[in-house]
Amino acid sequence: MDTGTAGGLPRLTRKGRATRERIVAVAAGLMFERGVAVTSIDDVRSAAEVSSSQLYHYFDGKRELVRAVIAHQTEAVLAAQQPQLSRLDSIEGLQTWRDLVLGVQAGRNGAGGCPIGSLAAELAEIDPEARLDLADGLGRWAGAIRDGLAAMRARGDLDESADPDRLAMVTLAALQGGLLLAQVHRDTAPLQAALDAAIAHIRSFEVAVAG
Amino acid sequence: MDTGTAGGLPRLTRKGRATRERIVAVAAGLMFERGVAVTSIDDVRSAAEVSSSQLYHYFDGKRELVRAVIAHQTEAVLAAQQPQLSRLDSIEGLQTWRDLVLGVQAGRNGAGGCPIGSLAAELAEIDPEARLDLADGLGRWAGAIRDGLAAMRARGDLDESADPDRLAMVTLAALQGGLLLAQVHRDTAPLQAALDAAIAHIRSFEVAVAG
DNA sequence: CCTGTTCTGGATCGGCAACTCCAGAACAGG
DNA sequence: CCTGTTCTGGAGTTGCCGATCCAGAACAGG
Repeated sequence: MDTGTAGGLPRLTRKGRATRERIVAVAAGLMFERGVAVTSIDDVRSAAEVSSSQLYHYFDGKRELVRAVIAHQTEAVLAAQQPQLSRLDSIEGLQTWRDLVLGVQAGRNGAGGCPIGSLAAELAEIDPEARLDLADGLGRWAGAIRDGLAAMRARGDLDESADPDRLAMVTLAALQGGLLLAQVHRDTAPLQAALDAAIAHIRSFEVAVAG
Repeated sequence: MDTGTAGGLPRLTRKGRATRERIVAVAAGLMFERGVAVTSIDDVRSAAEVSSSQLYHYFDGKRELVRAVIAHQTEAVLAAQQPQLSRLDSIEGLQTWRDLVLGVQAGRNGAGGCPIGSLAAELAEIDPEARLDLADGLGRWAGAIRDGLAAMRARGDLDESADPDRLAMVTLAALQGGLLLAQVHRDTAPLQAALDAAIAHIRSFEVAVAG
């Protein structure tokens, strides 16, 4: 794992890494709850219990910090779903994943949206580099879904005409759109409907089981 | 149409209404391009070519202005899609609507997202009243879609088991999620995939035509 | 016209946000 | 231990942002 700054790594001490991690984690939390723009450096500073100079010791400025948060959230989301994502190669696996996502969101009463999607909506138009990072993160997410679907197809569970890349995009879009509607309505029903529809759509490519 | 402030309307002159409209329209444009938080009152002020006092003459503050922008964008989106939305009661109608949405987004090279959805993502967690306005706006949008689907079902084109409310939510979620992915990837392919999947899902409830 | 209201220009204020700076403490590696 | 680097505390600077204020122009309705 890298220290953060590409290439010219400034050699972090064990303690240094811990502090840096703490700052990023705290910043990620605040920015998820309230948004990037509304979260000031000073909010992060006091919540992480670090001094102003520490923040600027580890990050060139707010933009750098935000990019670190993007990386952090990407890893967090993928890590949290890894068990379920790696077993996405069956309809049951999809259902389990659906239940997981839905459960997390229900626990928040629908609030909060997607840790990556929210950042994407806020940053895509105003920070080109952040947009690329987010595109990459969402791409990895879609990739994980696609792998499962590709396995299903290779095994013969899905028809040849099923395009794993496309279906993964559709599923991720359903998730993101469902989360947004759930967030606005403070109700997980839209998310549930969207995910179930996505799975139903995948099932429409199922090959009739012989036996 | 109301002047904006609920109830105690402060009697706007013809010119006053024009100025107010101009401010809202300009603010809506800027906030769509860059986001609410990044758009300062002064940005709006200079872009709309009004003085600071005018802004505060028509709006109590930035929050009020934002809420006016939400109302403005809701009307704008519904008005722009009205012709197609009112003919959403057939598969062809859905296709036409899909083509419209996709065309608009392609014209922007995928950038920009949804005028309502972007606001929703940015404001849902930090402005409860704005969230309700946005829920209402998205609700009206979903309602328009549902009406078309309900008409299809009543006519017998869709199976009894098709739930228009649910399908409308699914379609709107697909649209929002597709727009977000399109925005991040600067590519309309995800939006196209999502919308086509939503329509395919609706078609799965189609009743076989006799003749 | 006259009169009260609405509309407009522009200066101004307080506060906060991002960022800088420097001196000293903690630390790693020899 | 010694030495150079990393890490930390906290005061300070600059600029912008939302909001206010007041005086005067434009206007509506009689």
